[in-house]
Amino acid sequence: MPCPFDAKPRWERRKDARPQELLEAALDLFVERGYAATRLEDVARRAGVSKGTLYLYYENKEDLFKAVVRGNIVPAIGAAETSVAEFDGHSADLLRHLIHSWWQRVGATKASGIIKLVTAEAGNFPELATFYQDEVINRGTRAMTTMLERGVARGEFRPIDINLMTQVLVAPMLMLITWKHSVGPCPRAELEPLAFLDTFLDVALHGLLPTGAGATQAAGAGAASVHAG
Amino acid sequence: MPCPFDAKPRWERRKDARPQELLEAALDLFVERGYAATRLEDVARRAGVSKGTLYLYYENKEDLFKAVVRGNIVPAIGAAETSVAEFDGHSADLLRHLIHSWWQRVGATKASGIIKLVTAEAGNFPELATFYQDEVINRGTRAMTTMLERGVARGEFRPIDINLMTQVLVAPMLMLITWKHSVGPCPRAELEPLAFLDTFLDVALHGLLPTGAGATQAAGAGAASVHAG
Amino acid sequence: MPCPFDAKPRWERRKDARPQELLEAALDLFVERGYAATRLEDVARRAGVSKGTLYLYYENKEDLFKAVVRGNIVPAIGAAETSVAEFDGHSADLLRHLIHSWWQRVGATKASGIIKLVTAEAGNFPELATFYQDEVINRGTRAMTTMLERGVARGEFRPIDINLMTQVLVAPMLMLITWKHSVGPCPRAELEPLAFLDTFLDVALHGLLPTGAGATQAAGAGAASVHAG
Amino acid sequence: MPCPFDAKPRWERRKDARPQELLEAALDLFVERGYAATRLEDVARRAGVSKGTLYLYYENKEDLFKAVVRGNIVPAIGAAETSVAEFDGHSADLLRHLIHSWWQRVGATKASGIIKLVTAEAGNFPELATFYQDEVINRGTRAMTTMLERGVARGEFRPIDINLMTQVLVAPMLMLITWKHSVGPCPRAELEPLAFLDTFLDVALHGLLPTGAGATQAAGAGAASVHAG
DNA sequence: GATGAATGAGCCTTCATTCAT
DNA sequence: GATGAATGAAGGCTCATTCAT
Repeated sequence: MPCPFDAKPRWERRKDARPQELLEAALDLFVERGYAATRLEDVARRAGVSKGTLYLYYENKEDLFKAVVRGNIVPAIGAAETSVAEFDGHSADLLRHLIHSWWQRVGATKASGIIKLVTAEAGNFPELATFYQDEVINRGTRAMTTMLERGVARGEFRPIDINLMTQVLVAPMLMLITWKHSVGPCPRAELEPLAFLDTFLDVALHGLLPTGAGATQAAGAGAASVHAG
Repeated sequence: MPCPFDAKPRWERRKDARPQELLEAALDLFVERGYAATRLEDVARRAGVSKGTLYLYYENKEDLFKAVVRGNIVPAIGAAETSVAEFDGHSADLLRHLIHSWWQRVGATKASGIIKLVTAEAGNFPELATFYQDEVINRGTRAMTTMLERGVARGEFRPIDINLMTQVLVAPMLMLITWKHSVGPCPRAELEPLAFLDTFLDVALHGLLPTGAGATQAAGAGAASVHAG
Repeated sequence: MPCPFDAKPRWERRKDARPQELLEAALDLFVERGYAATRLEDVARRAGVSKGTLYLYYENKEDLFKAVVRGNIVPAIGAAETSVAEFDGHSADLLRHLIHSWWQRVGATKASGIIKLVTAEAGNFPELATFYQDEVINRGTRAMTTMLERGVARGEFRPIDINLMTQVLVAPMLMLITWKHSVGPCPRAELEPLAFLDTFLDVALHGLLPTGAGATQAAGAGAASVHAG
Repeated sequence: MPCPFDAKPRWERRKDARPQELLEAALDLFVERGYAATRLEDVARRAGVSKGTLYLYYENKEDLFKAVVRGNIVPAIGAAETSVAEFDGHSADLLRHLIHSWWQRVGATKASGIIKLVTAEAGNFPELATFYQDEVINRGTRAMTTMLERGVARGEFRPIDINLMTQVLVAPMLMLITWKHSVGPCPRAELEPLAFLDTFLDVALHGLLPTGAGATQAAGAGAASVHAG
């Protein structure tokens, strides 16, 4: 319960909330329609303010766009780093966990729209691309790399080329995002994300696990066999 | 007063060459700026003609874009279909061939920019999305599916879930494109495409080939081992 | 350097007055140049605003035109309907009243130019034609028909073919409009509208009134005799 | 049979025919679509020549338009003048003859489209309006006036105001043209031209014939009674 | 701070007109 | 004479941005 002496009049608290409300409205619309097709008037209306007010908080459309990206992507990285640092079991299960929880926290949510948005529009905003590279790609890649190194070090993975394999493992995630936000909505282009990820994991573990150790054997709950069909 | 001998005609008759010149200019600009951000006047100017001339050859922006896709992407799909229909050897080699020649004809060229553009903007241009779905995605998917069916039928692949595996195999191609056109241009984000593809192929073949048949054994020339580092 | 006290704002806030100002400018220009030849920029400029402002009040050219019709023609139709519904005297006088007040409210005003415009250009703008048919022609025709039915029912008119007679009665109004806006402006083509209408009415009533009842006898004030001249 | 020595090579005769072919194509399209909506390229194509060729014969669009009017309207006036000069019977029958043959020769044919066109677009072509006034309106009006004078002089018509009555008599013709080319094509706006004209004639003759002489009695074959219902 | 009326540059598309061949 | 490729000025409409209130 907040101290009543700190209470501010309604309009003033409102003032502080404005940028966040605008950011959320912008997030929704950018994800829904893309950058060029999003009209600032619609953003303002959805945030419950007038068009002019938007310009009190953001210099222009590009500035708003950058703010949306900055505010919505970075926080999603920490959990993966924590998992890798603290995980206890077999590295194959860690890999499965990373992929699955990435899907839960990012892929299946609105945040995925931001990632697609960045890949789509980063080319027109170099500054944004740099920011994204530093704060998202590099950190995410490092978590994946660490996981692979852990697996090799513990003898749970074969001694593969770690950098390349990292990117191989990132591929299906980017793929799912792209699919979901571009061709997915079209008829006849259905893709079951979890089945797709499990199929991929099964394939990948065939390549990662030492010869003789079947992919399915090493897996805990939730591993789908490619033999099913 | 300009020398009269230097006088140039207001324009030059080049009917036969025009469409190709316009197509190339359009490809450049679409890749560089995206669909919505490309102005037809700029396309015309880059092709050395006036705005009106463009409309002598293409009905409208959409028509021009379709022509770009037909000229730069569709032929590669046709080649893949032919390969699948006529290939003679082991299905693993057919898979490698499809992936590698796709990279040569599309991924490594400017045409890849069109694919990225479609994934980025298709949502805002439904008619383009439908066109692309029909002419590129469906045909490409079908070729990949046929290749897998061939492998299973000939006993060269395990009896996997073909639809899911098709999408798994498409993933790295989409991934490379996305990488190349969004984060790729940034420093420290280098990705060696061929090595990436070979790594992926090796992993995938581990999952596809019947147990006991090592991925590397079945491959012809060009197969990279995941052990290489 | 201009006197700072003379400085005018880039624009003036006149939200309430704008629609009417735009409507008047549009009426002038539509009448003067026709529908297709009227440029919205000119309408805006004549109303003292910029092109974009026009679109704050009217969705597009067609919408603007409809508003002009609604503001200048439709009310006259409504008045005729009211007259027919509430009129008390002899039906011949109702007919005279309809014709005369139509002339006062439409024929003699700028609004007549809109009617001419519709007859001239409706063929090229089907949506406008439909709108006009519904809002003006059908309602106007119905009012005239009702008036005739009233006359016949009360024994004031002979039992004529009502649909044909309705069109006969519409003819001179259309005629006057056509005359006024095409050949009328030319020298030596003068036509005194009221005299023309009275002549027509006299002729028409000869055909409408029961035999034995002279046209002039049945008329109240304002009836002109064809014998005069 | 033409003298064989006069025979010209095909292309040269073709050359002479070109203007007429273009005129006919232009007539069709102007009537069908109106002035502004008719594209010169379509006119040229319908005449079987190229766009450039059209400009060899007509300076520009307006020039072509004038030529169409000159070639298609003026000839239709002479017949009426001749009828008035040579008619032998009752003036009421002459009136009926003028109206009916006007309908046959003009109203029911493509030429009516030209009249509508002129009334619709004359305002934008003052020079054309003058020409039309002199060659069509004045001559047509004079014929009608002469007919009325004849009727009055012979005691077949009452001593009406001839100028006004002339215009009353022109009204239904203009009305039919306007109807046919603007609202007529719309559903629910059917108008039977001949019935309309006969209804009008019956009404008019009620006003024209001396008291005591019923309209139908004086009429020859083809007079419709307004009593029919 | 907040508003929203007003602006005007910009884009796609059309078509009368020109002119090298 | 004939052609038709090429031009470029419009015109309808949109929307990011400004600014008087």
